[in-house]
Amino acid sequence: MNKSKQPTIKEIAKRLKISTSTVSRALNNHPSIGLVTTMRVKKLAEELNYEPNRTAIFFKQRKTFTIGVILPSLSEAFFSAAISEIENYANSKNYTVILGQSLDDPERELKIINTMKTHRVDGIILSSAKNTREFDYIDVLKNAGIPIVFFDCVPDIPNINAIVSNLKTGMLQAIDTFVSCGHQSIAFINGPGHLPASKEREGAFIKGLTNNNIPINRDYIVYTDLSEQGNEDAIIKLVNLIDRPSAVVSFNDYVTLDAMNAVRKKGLIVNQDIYFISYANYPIWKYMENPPMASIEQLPGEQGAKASQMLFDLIDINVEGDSDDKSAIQGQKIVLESKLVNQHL
Amino acid sequence: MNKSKQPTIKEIAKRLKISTSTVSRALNNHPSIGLVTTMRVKKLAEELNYEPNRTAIFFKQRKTFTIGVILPSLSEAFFSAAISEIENYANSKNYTVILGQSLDDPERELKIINTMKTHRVDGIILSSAKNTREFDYIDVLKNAGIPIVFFDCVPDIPNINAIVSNLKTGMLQAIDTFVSCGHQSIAFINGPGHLPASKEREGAFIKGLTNNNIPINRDYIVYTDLSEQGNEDAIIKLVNLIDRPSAVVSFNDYVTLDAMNAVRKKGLIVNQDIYFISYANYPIWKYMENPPMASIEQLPGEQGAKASQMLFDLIDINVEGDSDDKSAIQGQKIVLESKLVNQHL
DNA sequence: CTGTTAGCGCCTTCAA
DNA sequence: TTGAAGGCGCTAACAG
Repeated sequence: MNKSKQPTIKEIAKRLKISTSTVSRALNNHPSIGLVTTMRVKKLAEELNYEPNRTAIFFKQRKTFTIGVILPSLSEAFFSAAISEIENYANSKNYTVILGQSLDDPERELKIINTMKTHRVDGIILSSAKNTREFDYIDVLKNAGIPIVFFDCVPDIPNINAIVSNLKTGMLQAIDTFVSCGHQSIAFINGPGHLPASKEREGAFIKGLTNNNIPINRDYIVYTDLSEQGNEDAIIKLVNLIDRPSAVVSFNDYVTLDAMNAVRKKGLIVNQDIYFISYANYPIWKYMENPPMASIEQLPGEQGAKASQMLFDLIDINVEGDSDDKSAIQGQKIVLESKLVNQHL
Repeated sequence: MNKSKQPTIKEIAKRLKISTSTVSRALNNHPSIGLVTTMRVKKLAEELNYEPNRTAIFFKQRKTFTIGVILPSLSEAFFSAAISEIENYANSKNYTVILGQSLDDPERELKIINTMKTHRVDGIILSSAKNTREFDYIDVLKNAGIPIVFFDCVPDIPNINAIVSNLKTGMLQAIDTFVSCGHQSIAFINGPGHLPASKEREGAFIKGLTNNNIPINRDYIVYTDLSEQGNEDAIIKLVNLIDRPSAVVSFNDYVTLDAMNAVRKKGLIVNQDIYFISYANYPIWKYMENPPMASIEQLPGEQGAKASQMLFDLIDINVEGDSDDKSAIQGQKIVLESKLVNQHL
């Protein structure tokens, strides 16, 4: 009933009239301890319901067996899928995950990073807020010896560890799909221009059109800040063009959702007057009466798993090689392919 | 560059030729320390980039300033909303949140609880897996001095701390709404019979019909195990009845999604041949061309906030009153109202 | 106002 | 194969 009666190694030692070091060693299966003593210790530990005090171990080992994961938002399906895999991986290594939502606010993001730093996490996985521009924390963390792995939204900075998805393949497939369905006026709602992910998408978009001998029409490329209003404004701009496009690739499925709503309000019919393809392959599509023609799967689960794997490699190196051979793995980037998934239209 | 050079309180003491306790006190703004020394200490700490070693503090204080949150799934909008608020609340108290997804698997749930226990979290907020039947861990945690607050899915056990939502009000409103739109054959897709939440809903359903002088038709109450298949089977059973109901209340929005898909496959038209109302007020409805007529808002954010508040009250009591006055607050239940939200049909 | 001392629970040399 | 002793970084009596 009383919480203070948690048995310790000392208690066991006293009862068994042996030293604490012997108990410690027995509990950790140290080879130099006699089988009998080991058994006796373990038996009593069992009876007493002994559990090692992790906080003491953390302290002693200078490790917390905890990793931090910072994401813009848990409610986006992409991120909840990613974190599930991260959690799985971490648990399999007997690590715990602590969580932070930046809500795409750079200040909040920084605050979370600092909290995690003071909590001495052993490593961090981060999908940056969309409009973070300052990345000084990277050096701070490096100095603190905390490895960090980026994924999804990765800053354009040399020598960082990251998992990124190849946005190009998906875009090219999207355009080919549109073209093969007879579309020639294809537009693109891109995200904020400063994001590497936006640049990559835009390059691929242009490439895709060129591949299909479609001239580039600058009016067909619009931008959104990813807010609901921004998304609506973007699609409205396209819809109001004299030569309204018949097909739209958009930055991601959330943009598409808002765009579809706006389009309907204008009296147009989705999948008849105008067609969509976007990134993320949002699971809700299967419940929509008029989903996009296709969606580009970005494999959040795999990204999460790979990111975890990379992070644990870095953590292990940190522990073993106390030297600088950690630089060996520093600045690694893994690229995952994206691929188009057709919806059942 | 080297991680081992983290300055400690000792280092500061040595440089300033004062004792470590003075440094410690100065850093913690202890009133009995001279202003000058305090300033000198703080200045040097700043210069040295000193940061307290939390693991040492955790160890010393026998607290981790960490709470555990266990949820069936992060991808459900209800839970991601709840956890956002929990996180906010915890952060405002300088606590960190560690996270676990049970995926509605009782074994996994138990494993997470144990991990959190060995990690010595200061408290736990738990929305139980739908089919957990063993609650022995409640006593285990109590013995370990770890308070626990349930929310959303709360076991039917006396003397537990919980936040629950009043499912009755919402159900009565739902039925009144249906009736006032002319519906007389109203059916109900309930969740697993063993859940308290199912019993409460069913009681209210019957009450609602009675209030409106509608006779109870047992065929109009069906059950699902909440799997996609179960959801489909349930609605199909209703749709195949000779006197097919024109209105359906369902356990939650996810059930409704599957039901709508199944109904459409049968050639029926939602919001014309058959109408829906369900629990949860899933944010995606605003993007659907045919959302349910209404949805019962369960205020996940508020539930999360209240749960956090209750948990921190328990934690504080644990710390201050080392005696049993914790029983004073033991077994508290807070009920939040649910209310119907009409969709823009 | 400040220093001394002791100890949280565990692990790990070093010595026997 | 075992014990004794020391220390991780910090806080908190108890003394001055």
